[in-house]
Amino acid sequence: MPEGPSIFILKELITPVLKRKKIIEAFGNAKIEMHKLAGKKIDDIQCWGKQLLIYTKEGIIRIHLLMFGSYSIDENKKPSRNIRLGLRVTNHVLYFYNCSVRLLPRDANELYDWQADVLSDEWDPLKARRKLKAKPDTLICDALLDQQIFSGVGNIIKNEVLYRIKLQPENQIKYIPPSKLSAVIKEARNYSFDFLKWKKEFTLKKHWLAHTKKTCLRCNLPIIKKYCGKTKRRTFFCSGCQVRYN
DNA sequence: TGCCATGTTAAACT
DNA sequence: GAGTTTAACATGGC
Repeated sequence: MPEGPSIFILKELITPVLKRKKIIEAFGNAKIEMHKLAGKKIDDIQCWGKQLLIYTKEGIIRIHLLMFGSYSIDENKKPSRNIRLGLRVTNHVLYFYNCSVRLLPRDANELYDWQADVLSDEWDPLKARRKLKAKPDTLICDALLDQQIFSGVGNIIKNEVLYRIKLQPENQIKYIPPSKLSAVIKEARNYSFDFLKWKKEFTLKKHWLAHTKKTCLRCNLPIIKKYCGKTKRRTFFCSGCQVRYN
């Protein structure tokens, strides 16, 4: 579920449900001060990478679905699962499950670098490049998962981006030619929008070219599965066409 | 059926 | 104190 584009979809879904509505009741087992939220108006809903941000005068409700988080809008009956956070507004109720919930001070908004969000209008590829250059020894597979550089990019996007641009995941940034580094940055955003489109169509998985695949469609050689980098996440790459420079 | 995973944090180590 | 490893979360898909 939860790479950046999935949270973007979540934001789009709940904005008409919640925006400018008063919270009638906030409940659930999240360790936040629920009573502070009742009666407060929801001013806006945003997402930054994989985080969903619900703005109220009292503070920002920050929800991160982590690996297994889920949500429902206007679920028919009271669910058997534990509700981490429930928000009731006029005519609607929203449930979040198995996620991280925090109530941040309103000025926490200033901590978010919107230019790092690959789906944001404010995305700044030159800034991403500067951040990459500052970490010359980092492997590109780790850098793509760095939310301070590519907020919203997750493991699937990482694998697909590197496959598309034919770059081996274990290249250190300092050995990657400038044009290839530009391609990483460009494709991180570009593929994220493809992910968003396919996720909306429920066709994401069928468009995977490297992630969980066994054979490269370009050169018919085996796709390697390896737990790469400091992040040790599942990495799929073609043993033939994805170039290693160092 | 059992294993594994689209993620992050914090505690427990060295 | 630094960097690294582990545990925790807890569900659905294959």
